[in-house]
Amino acid sequence: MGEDRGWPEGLKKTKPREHVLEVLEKADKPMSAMEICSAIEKGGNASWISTVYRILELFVKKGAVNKINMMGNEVAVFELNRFHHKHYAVCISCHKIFPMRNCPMERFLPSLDDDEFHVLGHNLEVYGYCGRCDPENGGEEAAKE
Amino acid sequence: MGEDRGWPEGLKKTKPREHVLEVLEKADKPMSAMEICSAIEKGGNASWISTVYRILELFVKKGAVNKINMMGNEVAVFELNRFHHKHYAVCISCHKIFPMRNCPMERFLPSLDDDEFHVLGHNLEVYGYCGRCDPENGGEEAAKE
DNA sequence: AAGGTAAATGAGACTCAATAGCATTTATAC
DNA sequence: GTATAAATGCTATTGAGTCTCATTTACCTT
Repeated sequence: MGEDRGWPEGLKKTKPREHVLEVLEKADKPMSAMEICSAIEKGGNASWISTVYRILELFVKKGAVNKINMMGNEVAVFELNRFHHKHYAVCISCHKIFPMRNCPMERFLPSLDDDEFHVLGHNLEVYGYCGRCDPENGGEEAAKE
Repeated sequence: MGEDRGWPEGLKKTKPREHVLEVLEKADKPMSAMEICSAIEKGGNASWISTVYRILELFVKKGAVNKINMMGNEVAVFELNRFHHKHYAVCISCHKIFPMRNCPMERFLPSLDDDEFHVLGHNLEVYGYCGRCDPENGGEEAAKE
């Protein structure tokens, strides 16, 4: 039936799943389940939070979506897996998320007490002040903190 | 009054705070608020979860304790800040936590779209299979997954 | 050492992200 | 088209973490 390029292998194609994927494809930043739900509704379609969670869980399991838990941000966010290895920096004042262009793990071998440990991957998050919030930068947003 | 070596600067010394600190000092791994609460009760003292949370929050703010949010582990864990920069590897099968001896960020400069971003710190977590759980190692624990 | 006071705690209610349950609907195989 | 296993709609529940407020406590002052 063509056109299902990008559809995760071996998954039934249902309306809610298509909606979630569509929203994530258009997203320019990781989104929470609630945000995804709202975006679908804003697009004129019904959406239920529990269904969104179920779909996201499935997509994550299939590797089509990445789940990200930024510290200080109590809710999990999700992004399409575009298969670029990627990390984010988060502003501790405004909580905005900035993608990083490089990764420190490229040429690094962790040293563990358990030397049998089989490393499969890593998560990294950098935190600090973004340009607008940096107090040393006169960032007015920083006053909130 | 001597003896308050290691007590966080400028904090009233109360029973509950002493208990929390004591538990964290003895801990050989990061602990959840609930685990800390149980440990105090096991020591024969009363302990309330809301108080433990309040104390931990305060200690974190004062820099005496680190809060760690490992992915896949839904609860936050806390450890005494021993002022060694440290990261952990977590087993995706048994969820045990292994301290890492080195850090990839030592000689690394993140490259961000916002080049005004002021980096203050980072969190890193490595995941994989520990020696006991590694399927390629005949790890029987891996069957659970 | 006693008293005053601001801060901390005890105890429980509450919030809200995330999950579980179950009746109904829907996608795909036949 | 029909069967049927899976997905969804929708509600209720869970559980980590927070909030509230009356009571208690640490510690400063005298």
